[in-house]
Amino acid sequence: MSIRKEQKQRTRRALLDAALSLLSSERVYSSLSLREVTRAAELAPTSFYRHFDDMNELGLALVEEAGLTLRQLFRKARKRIDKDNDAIGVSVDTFVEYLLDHQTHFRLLIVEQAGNTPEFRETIRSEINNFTRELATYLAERAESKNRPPLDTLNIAKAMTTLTMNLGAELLDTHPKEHKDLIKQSKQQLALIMLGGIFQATGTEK
Amino acid sequence: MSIRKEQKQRTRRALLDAALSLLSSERVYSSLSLREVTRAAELAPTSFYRHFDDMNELGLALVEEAGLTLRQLFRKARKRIDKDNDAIGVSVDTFVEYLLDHQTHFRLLIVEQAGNTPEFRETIRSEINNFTRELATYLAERAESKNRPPLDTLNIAKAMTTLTMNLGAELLDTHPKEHKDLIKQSKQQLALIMLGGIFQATGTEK
DNA sequence: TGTACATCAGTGAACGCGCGTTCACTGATGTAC
DNA sequence: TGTACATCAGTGAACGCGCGTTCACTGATGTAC
Repeated sequence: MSIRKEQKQRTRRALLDAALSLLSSERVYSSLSLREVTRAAELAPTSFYRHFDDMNELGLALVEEAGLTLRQLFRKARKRIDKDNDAIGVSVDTFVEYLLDHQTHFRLLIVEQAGNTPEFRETIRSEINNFTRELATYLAERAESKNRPPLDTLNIAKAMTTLTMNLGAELLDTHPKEHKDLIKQSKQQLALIMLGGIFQATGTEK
Repeated sequence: MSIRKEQKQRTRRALLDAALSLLSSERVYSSLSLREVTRAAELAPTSFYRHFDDMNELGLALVEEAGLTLRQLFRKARKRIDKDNDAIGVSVDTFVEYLLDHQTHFRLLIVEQAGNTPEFRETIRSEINNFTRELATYLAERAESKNRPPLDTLNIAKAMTTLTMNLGAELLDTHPKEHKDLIKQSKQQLALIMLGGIFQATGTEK
């Protein structure tokens, strides 16, 4: 790639990182100003327009990145489960590990999922839906390989995703010393759902 | 009460209502400006300060109101369950009824629970925690009266609240024609948790 | 009941500020020959 | 390889705008006698 293109890409990255760096428990994406982001990236305000039409476009680019993180998380969890058999424990631990490693990405997904514009919410929701669907497929394969009756996997996966995202929101907003309890709670919640699912499927079978 | 005090209270109400009226699927509380709210209330910007120190104080007053709505909802659901026996179905239906009747209050609770300032989030979370605790107490009483083994009621109630609030977020952000399916899904999710809880408690008993 | 004074909810003018966006520019990088 | 021109990422000045907040005000309501 040409020098010029490389430089431009680096500047674009600087803008994305600047925006991420400004996100915190006090700051929501929609409260960031264009000038603030360029200031943090050490650029003139006008340079922004060489890369994005407006803050909305930059935000959606960040959501896409966060979606990528989510897909990596799923692959990692899946590999780990194949070794260890405690699916729920391993999944939640992997989730927490990713959450803490990519706090700003997750903060974006979790916070803007409820707030921001409809377009933003829809984009985030579709990333999370992907996650849910992958999880549902995985649950179905697993049940089959263990010769268990088929579950209502999509709804089970949906409930699990909701509860896990809620755990994420709590962890990002809580002192680390409380994390252990919250994680334990969530694992139990997910276990209840699995149990309920299996119980229901078994009952239906008879 | 004196004429003056009555008038002041009416103006205060007008400010609160103006803020609520500006909340929609496009507008988050933190994006409202003081001038915008006074404009909607047909007051001079400066009049705002006769009632609240800043927008944050007005917002917290609204959250308190919304909390009250939540408590009424619980009482209503409880009464209805005593007549009908489908606890989950009745509870969710009551929730949906309240949600649609008090859209802006619920929007405030659901959206600002993730966004806004830490103070805001904490206030909302404590309102929701109240709800969870009431629900847990109720579940415990119910299990006892039916001579069922004691459940992990607090965690069951927490998971149920999380899933129900998530339903609320989806309903507020979705075309009404999709509501029926979403509600059905949520009822099934709650049923799974109850089933899982009972199954777990029974297993432990042995 | 009437009068004189006090209170105070609501106001209009004014302020300084950060914002998003436009425009014409400049100078390093890229391209053609 | 050297030269002449084109491209275009980043810039500084300038704009108009809505914002939150201050201040001194006014006139209806309340209070004391």
